[in-house]
Amino acid sequence: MARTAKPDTRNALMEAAFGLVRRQGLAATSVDEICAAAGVSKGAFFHHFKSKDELAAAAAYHWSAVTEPFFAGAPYHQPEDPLERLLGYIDLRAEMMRGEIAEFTCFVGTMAQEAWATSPAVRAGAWDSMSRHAEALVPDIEAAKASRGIGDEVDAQGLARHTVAVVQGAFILAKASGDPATGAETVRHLRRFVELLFADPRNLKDA
Amino acid sequence: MARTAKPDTRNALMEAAFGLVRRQGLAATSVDEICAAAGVSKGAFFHHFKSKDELAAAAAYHWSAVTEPFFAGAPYHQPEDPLERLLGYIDLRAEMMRGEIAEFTCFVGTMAQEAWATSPAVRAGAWDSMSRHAEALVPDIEAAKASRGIGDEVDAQGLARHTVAVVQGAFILAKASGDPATGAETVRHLRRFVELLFADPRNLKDA
DNA sequence: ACAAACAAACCGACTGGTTGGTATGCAACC
DNA sequence: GGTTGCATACCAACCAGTCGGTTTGTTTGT
Repeated sequence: MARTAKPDTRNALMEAAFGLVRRQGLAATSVDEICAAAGVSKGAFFHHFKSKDELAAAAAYHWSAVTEPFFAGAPYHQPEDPLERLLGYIDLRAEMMRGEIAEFTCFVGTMAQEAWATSPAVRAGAWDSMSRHAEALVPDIEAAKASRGIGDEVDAQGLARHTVAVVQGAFILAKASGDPATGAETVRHLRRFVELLFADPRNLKDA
Repeated sequence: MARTAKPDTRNALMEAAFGLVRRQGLAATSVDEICAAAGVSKGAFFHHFKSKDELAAAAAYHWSAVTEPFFAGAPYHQPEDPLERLLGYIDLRAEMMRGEIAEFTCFVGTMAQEAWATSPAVRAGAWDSMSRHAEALVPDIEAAKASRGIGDEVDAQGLARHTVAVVQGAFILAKASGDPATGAETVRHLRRFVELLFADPRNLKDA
């Protein structure tokens, strides 16, 4: 038991940061606030993290560790048709956009927006989380291409990254408009794009 | 000459904020920094703005005032075919994504991400700027629908907002990946979506 | 034509509170 | 008995915002 000691406090700090940063942003969230939300002292914070920046970077990876099981266990994986699975993922993203904005928006996307230039570690952690999330879509996209006889006209990785980008853009519209529905609407446009892409005969292999 | 006195200092402060906020975010940018960048004193700042928050909100509207003429004067308006104009706009957005990230990303998008919950005035200003920008695309989309015989399957305002969302999402991917090309790639996916949307016979009026 | 009166633009030192980070101490547990 | 996990007290730097005073420009009275 070397590394599996008692990550309770450490995780509590990172997860407290999730909520606060999604609501206020990274710079506007103080270490004291994070400690209070996690119910621990400042000494504990700096025992586990060298700096606020290091907490933010570590939390980016922890964000992946929390969200990956959620998406991996979601029911959209059940259909046999890979295209239906992909569309199921997109529908899930749209459905998630309701209720409190701070509860469905992206922790790493928020941090990337603020800290991309000032904190290389945070930027790297955020990009790791986003590109990993995109990569998880690639197998279904490849399988959907194969099942529909689609050729190189459709790039699986590019489409996966576009999907992530649309979701991030949807979050910004939801925040700016103050209405989650504005975000959901843009995700439904993405669904239509994917439908069209896989239905268009010009994308077939033998074209 | 009542109101046309000398908005030099005021504009200098707002435009200094453009650069600093795009690089560091709003909360991480101090009033002193903005003053230094604008070459004016702190006294001047608080003479023109009651608070940092008020500057941010005013700058959101000023952002529209600066970007609107730029897009209004861009050459993508020249083609007679409205669909070509729309695609020309999208191509321009993709082409703009090169060089320094802080120089092509969106001031109001960055602020909306941080301040949507903490500053109603900034949120409102950012949304005004974004929705106004989207609205400017609507006439071309409507005209393109008419010229292609497209019916209610395509909602002009929804597509315009989706376009804005994709651009915002592209900025986030560019920032997170550290590579402007990642952003440009996602905008090219948007182009393809628009092409497919207007080429699909299922969207015709008489369907 | 000139100056007194007024107001808007601006300066920079100052303040009270907050910030990220440190130093020290202590209790539990291998 | 020393390392790990955490708490408290503390600090220098920095923050947004204030305030008394100066400069500059415009209006008005004569």
